[in-house]
This record gives sequence, C-alpha cells and structure tokens, in this order.
Amino acid sequence: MDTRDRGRRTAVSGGSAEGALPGLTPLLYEATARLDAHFAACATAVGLTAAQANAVYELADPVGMRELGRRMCCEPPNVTFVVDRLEERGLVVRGPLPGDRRAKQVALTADGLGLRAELLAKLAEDPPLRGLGDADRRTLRTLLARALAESDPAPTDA
Amino acid sequence: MDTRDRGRRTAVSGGSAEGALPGLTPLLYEATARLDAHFAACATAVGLTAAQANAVYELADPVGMRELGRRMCCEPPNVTFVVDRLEERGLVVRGPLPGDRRAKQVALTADGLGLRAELLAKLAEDPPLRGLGDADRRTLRTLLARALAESDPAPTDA
DNA sequence: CAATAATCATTCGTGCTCGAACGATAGGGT
DNA sequence: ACCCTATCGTTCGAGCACGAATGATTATTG
Repeated sequence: MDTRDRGRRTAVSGGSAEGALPGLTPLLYEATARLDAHFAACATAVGLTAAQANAVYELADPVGMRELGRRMCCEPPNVTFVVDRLEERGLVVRGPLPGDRRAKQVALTADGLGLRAELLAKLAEDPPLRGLGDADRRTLRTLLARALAESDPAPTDA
Repeated sequence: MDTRDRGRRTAVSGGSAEGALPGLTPLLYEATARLDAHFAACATAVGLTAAQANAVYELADPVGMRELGRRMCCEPPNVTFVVDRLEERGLVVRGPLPGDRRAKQVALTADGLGLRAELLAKLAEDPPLRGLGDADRRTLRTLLARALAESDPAPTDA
C-alpha cells in the first residue's frame, strides 16, 4: 500500500541492541508504518501515489521547488520527479517565481485544488493512533522527546 | 545516510489529523529515522547498503529466498535483487534447498560470515535511544502497544 | 564594473521497492 | 496417471529517493 515500507528491520535494532527491553523498537516501526499506511491509503483513494499526495498536501499555496522540497522533506531531484508527474496529469503548473529568474513556482491547478480538498477530507476521516487518551498521548510525547533529546541527534548546524 | 528517508511527511499526519496534541507524529518519525540512521551508518561502515546489511543480518543460518523475504519484511523480487548484489560480491551463495527443487537456499560464505560479525559488532557499539531509564522505556512500550492495539491494524489474516 | 562564489532547477546514474506476469516444481483431486 | 491449483524464484516495468554534475541566474567581493 505504501510507497515502500522501508524494510522495517524491526528485529534488527530491536534485538540485541535494545538491552533488557525487547519489543520497543518494533513498536516504533509499527506506529510509523500505521501512519504511512493511512496516508498511502488516502492517497490511493484519490488516485495519487504517496509521494504525489505529499506534494499536493504541501501545496496549499504556490511555492518554489526548493521550498516544496523542504516541506516534503526530500531533495531537489525528487521534487522535480514528482512535480513532473503531477504536471503531466494537469494537477500543477510550473511558472516563473517573481523576483528570481532561476527559480520556478509550482501551483495547483483547479483540478489540483479539487483533488487536494478530496485528499484532506480522506485524511481527516479516520486518523490512526487514536487509541490513547489525552493524558497518555502527552506522556508518550514527553517520553519520546526525552529519548530523542538525550540521544545523539544530527548536528543542528552544519 | 539511509537508503532514503521515506519522505517523512511529519507535518502531514501530525497536522490536523492529530487533534489537540501536535508534535507526537513528528517525534515518532524522528525516532524511527534515528534507528534507521544508526543501522545505515553501521551498514556503510562495513561497506554495505542498508538493504544488503538487513539481508546479511537476517542470514544467521541458511534459509530459502521466501523465508529471507519474510525476515526482511519485503517482497520476493526485492530479495532476488539484494541477494544478487551480495552474491556478486561473494558474500552469499545460492544453493538447492533440500526437499523442494523449486526453492533455493541462501547461505553466507566465509567472507559473508566475517562481514556479518563486523556488522553485529558495529550495531552493538552505540545503540540509539538510550536516553531513557528502564522505567520510562517500559512506560513508552506500554503506551505504544496500547495505541496500536486500539487502532485499526492490518487484517491479521487475508 | 568584473571575477568569483553561491543558489536554483534539472539531468544522469545508481539503488531500493513493489505489482504483475512467467516458467518450474509441488500437491490435491479425480 | 492426469489435470488443476498453489507456491517458488525470477524478470519486467514503474515509481521513489539520493549524490554528483550541469547550465542558468543571483549575490558577493575585489
């Protein structure tokens, strides 16, 4: 269903590297897999791939390719690729970006806007991970934040 | 570093679909991204891609292609692809699987076994997500398990 | 102002992943 | 024995994602 499930390797990091508490890592992977699956299902429902739906989702307003890539969390070549597909289907158009002649501005067409509305509706229909109360969700968020903070993150500035 | 970071779309599922608690979904994605990054770094350190390292990791004993795919959480064509690369490098060999002439058995060579040992050593070196005490880890696991259990999982049987 | 460096989008090559279709073998029913 | 179905691994086509290199434009520096 999803673009590709990234070869979860739940057992890998969850095996010996986890110490005395097995099962945590697989759960993390499973959780993100659920989120991915939900998004991919909504994308498929409106006739898009997950990557394309991601682009459409982020195109609430016209932006340059670069900015779109930033929002999609991917590299420029990938943006070019995905936008190519959307443009072939008439869902977006590339135009000049005012104030910078080397950049291009991507904007949804009327069709694209309609599809985006459909996508948003689908996404809101049945969000996953609702099995927790508000207090539990807060605890979960706190724990995750702490786990990540005390771990070794990617250097904030290069 | 990773094979590809799957276009996280943290904002997507974390935006309106999350209700009154923003920031949970991005944290989940970030956590798995850390795990992926750690694994990919270890893979690169021993001269493998993440997918190849995943296969090598799972090849503790000789298995059929199908079983290997199951362990790697991916589809058969993918196993063929990855095993092809490993076989070209002399890290694995394909042989007949006793008792079933259409299946093949994949086994690590001596080189493959050596590389696997290196990989395991690297993986154990500095496992991520250690920033939590044992009690917090247990809580985290419990919460995740509950969130997933009460959500709508993939149908257990097709 | 001219030369250099930085940035933009693209193209190219490589790798990963999947679904569909294929030949080969295995197993069940008649 | 014979067919029919299921399974095994592979091949093929498509899409996603990245790093490196390119031409066009902008910004900076001398």
